[in-house]
Order: sequence, then structure tokens, then C-alpha cells
Amino acid sequence: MVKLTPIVACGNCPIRHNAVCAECDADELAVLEQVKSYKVVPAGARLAESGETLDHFSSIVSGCATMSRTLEDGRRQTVGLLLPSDFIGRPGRAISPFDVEALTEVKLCRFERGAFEKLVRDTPHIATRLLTMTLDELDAARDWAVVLGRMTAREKVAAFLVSLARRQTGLRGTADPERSARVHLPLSREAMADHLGLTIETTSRQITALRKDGLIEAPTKRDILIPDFDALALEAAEDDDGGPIV
Amino acid sequence: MVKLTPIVACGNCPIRHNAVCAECDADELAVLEQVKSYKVVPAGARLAESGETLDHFSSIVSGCATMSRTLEDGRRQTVGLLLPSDFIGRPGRAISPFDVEALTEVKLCRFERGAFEKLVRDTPHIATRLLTMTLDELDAARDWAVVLGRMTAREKVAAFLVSLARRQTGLRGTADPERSARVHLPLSREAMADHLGLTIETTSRQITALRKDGLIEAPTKRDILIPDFDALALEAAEDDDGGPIV
DNA sequence: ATCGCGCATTGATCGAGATCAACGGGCCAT
DNA sequence: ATGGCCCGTTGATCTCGATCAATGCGCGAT
Repeated sequence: MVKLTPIVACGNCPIRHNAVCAECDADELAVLEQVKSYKVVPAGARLAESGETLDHFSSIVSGCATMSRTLEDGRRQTVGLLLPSDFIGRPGRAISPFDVEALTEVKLCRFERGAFEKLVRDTPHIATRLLTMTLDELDAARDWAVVLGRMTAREKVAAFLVSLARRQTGLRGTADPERSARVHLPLSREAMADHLGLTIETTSRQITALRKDGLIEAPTKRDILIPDFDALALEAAEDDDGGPIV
Repeated sequence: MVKLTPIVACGNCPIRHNAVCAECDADELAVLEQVKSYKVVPAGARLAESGETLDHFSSIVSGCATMSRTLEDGRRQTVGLLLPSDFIGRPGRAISPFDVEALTEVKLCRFERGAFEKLVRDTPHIATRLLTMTLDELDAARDWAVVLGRMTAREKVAAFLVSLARRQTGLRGTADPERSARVHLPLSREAMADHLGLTIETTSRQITALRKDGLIEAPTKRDILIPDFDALALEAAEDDDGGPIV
């Protein structure tokens, strides 16, 4: 089931400067190269299951995955959208508290559990980078709590599109002169709804409403055009200009 | 305004084994003791303001505070409840993304920003402890996202009481033979509502409902008795037994 | 004692989003 | 081509929690 994938040199890796290895120097990368392995998983595959042991840590090299929890009665909430350079797994704990599943085909750069924990201990540049990334994710999770707890359906959808646009394009608020953006949705309507704490129907209706109001265009169901980024951000009840400082 | 407080030796500190200093040895504590200072702030005080610079990091020694964001139109969402041993501030960033305010009188053990960042760099035991704590908070934030996004008002209130009981008593699921618990609420109904993504009225009604159903007793508005802990946990739509693995 | 104030509770009504249901279009298999 | 299936959209109705409003109650100030 594991696709054969040539090992890419860390120096040529697309996530070299954003992943957990971002702060490593040449010597440290050499060590990583000895222990890393690649794995490609198809869309829909389960990368981790809540309550099950995770024997590898991974960075997402390409593709998109979600981290979610499903309650016994079927209600599901996505707690994180994983994009390239995001890290899967928690040093110090073997059991995943969430389900992780691939939305698209995902390429992973993996490290065996024990080996990576040793790396964290011995390589300050990895430990500090991991701390920074974890702090960023914590801020993002808290920002999202505001969306889940206090925003209307329309604001939730707008906030999601804005945050996805920022992550995909690196667009950072008012600094950018080009105020339009194109977003590709790697999620189905159902996955969006699970992330937003809404139903599929409400999500769909809000997309339609934003489209009718001219705030977005939808050339394809999976592609969104944002003609005026600031206007959409305003719709997402953003207090400050420029969004989260991540 | 700063109350005069005698410096307690780290060895006698009530949060010695849970705070950011938990993994430090005697030598490291000696360094901490040279740079730490205490501050006591009254209930209602603002410890940090969203967008403002934080010049100190702090551990909460006693008391209770909230971390929250308020939208322009007044909607507020609490993103974290801070109890003794919790850490305030983020190494590597001066500006607080959230408001932090004291719910009760709070005693803080503080470190000047630059000094602490140097400590994190030079003291592996602090860096690793900080990473562990941040990972724990991240898990907790994600667990809370499930509550905010998918739970009913009744489940939200039950989940909150259960999680507060766990944090206050160290009660850990089925392992404990004593299945009843007493919780003191350091929050007003308004603060609870802001944490749960509800209104004051709905929060109050759900407490009344749980009381009428015999799941809780309320000797005082600020004290909750849980006669059967498991029964309340069940009400909180807990899938597994024992709650979050934190 | 009495007033006033802040907090909590309770009641009545409203509305945003969930639920139930029908339909349409793209895509694959035959 | 045709049928079946998955996904998304749209419509009709219901319901849970928000909103509007009144009352209760503990407590400190005078």
C-alpha cells in the first residue's frame, strides 16, 4: 500500500523553510535525511485514529488533511486543517487524541517515533522550531474558538475563506496591493461544515448568499474567487486589520 | 498599585511541580529565584490587552483568570480559563493576541520578557516543560472546539462542570473510587456564558435543568455539587471514558 | 430599615440554523 | 446512451437558543 517515492534531498524540499526542520543547519539536515522516509497516501485514507497508537511523526509535504473528532451519535467537529509543512503527532505521547484523514492525496515526510523524540532532545533547532509551531497552532486554535463560539453562519464561511486564502497565498492583510485572491477548496461541503460547526445545507446556502452579494465568485464548486479581499474580511467580523498575527 | 509580596522560595511554591519550572533542578531554580518577582492583582483587573505589549511572562500562583477576545460589536468569547500553574505570555512575541483578566484576586510569579526568553534558550528543562505545557493547551483548545462547535447548551454546561471538576480535584475518570465531587465556580454566569458560547440566560436555564434532573446540586450560586460524576460526564456526550488525555 | 445596584433566575416571543425532503448535475460503469 | 451514485443546491418546516422583559435576591451605603 506504501507508494514507492524517491527521497528528496532536504535542501530541495518544498517545505524546507516552514516545516519542523526550518531552523536546521546543513549538519542537522544530514541527520534528518538518514532517518526520514516518505509515504504517499490516497485521498480519503485514515492517517491516524483517535485512541490508536501513532508510530510515526510526519510533516505534510503536499496535499491536505483534517484532524477531527466524531462523537458516538455521529456529530463530527474538525479541529484542524493540515496543509503542507504542518506537523502530525505529539512528542511525548503515542496515542492520537483525534482522527486524521487525507482530503487529497497526501505526501508525508515521516520519522519513526523514538528516533524523532531523540532528535527533539538532542537538536535544539528542532525543539525550538517545534515550540514555535505549537504556539502558532495554539493561537490559531484559539482564534478558531472565537469563530465557532460567537460567529454567525455567514461570518463563519467568510472567516474560513479568508483564512484559507491567507494560508494558500501568504496574503497578509493590508500590506498587499493586490486585493483579490483565488482560493482552491481542498474540502467538500461536508468537510467545510464539519470545520465550521454547521450543516452542509447551511454552508451551501451561505456560499450562495456571499456569491449573490458579489463578495465571492465560484467558477467551480471547488474554486472561489475573492474580488475584494478586504470586503470579505470585513464580512468575517475581523476587528483589527490583517487578521491573526501568525 | 503593586501589592508588596514576600518572595516565596521556589522549593515551597504551591505550583512548583506543575508550572513551567516543574522540571528544573535546584541549580536552575536558584537562577529563577534571582529573576522572578511577584505581583498580586485584584479581581477584575486586566492583566493583558489584545494588541498591547506584554513586558512580563507570568505563571499563575493562585486565583483564576480568563483569556478572551471581544469583537467590535461586543460579542465576547473566552478561549482559555487560566488556573494555578498556567502560563501567560508567548516567548517570541511581545503582543498579546487576547485579553487576559483576573476573575478573582490573582497572584503572579513574573519574569521580565528578555530575561525569560534567555532562560528558555539556555535552560533545556524550561524549554521542554514549556513545549509540553503548550502541547497540552493545544489539545485542550481542540477538545474545547468540539464543545463549541457541536454540543447542545446542556452538553456545554455539563462539559464545563466536568472539566472544571477534573482540573480542580485532579479527578481522572473511572480510576477514582469516590464518584462525587464539589466544584467551586470562580466565574460569574456571564463569564461562563462567554466561555461556552452561550447567553447568560441559556446558561442559567441549563444549570437549573441539570439541578432539577438531580445531576448537580447548587448549595450556593458559586458552588456545585456533583453527586454522580460519571452521570454528569455522560451528559457531556463524552465518547470515551475518562475524558481528555491531558 | 430602606434604597439602590449588580447578578441570577424565570417567562414570553422571535429567529437563525437544523432538519426533512426534493431535485439537479457530473461522472463512472455497463 | 442509460442507469446509478455522489455531491451540492434549494425549498419547507421545526426547534433550540437568542432576545426582550420582568422579577427576585443578596449586599453595601446611607
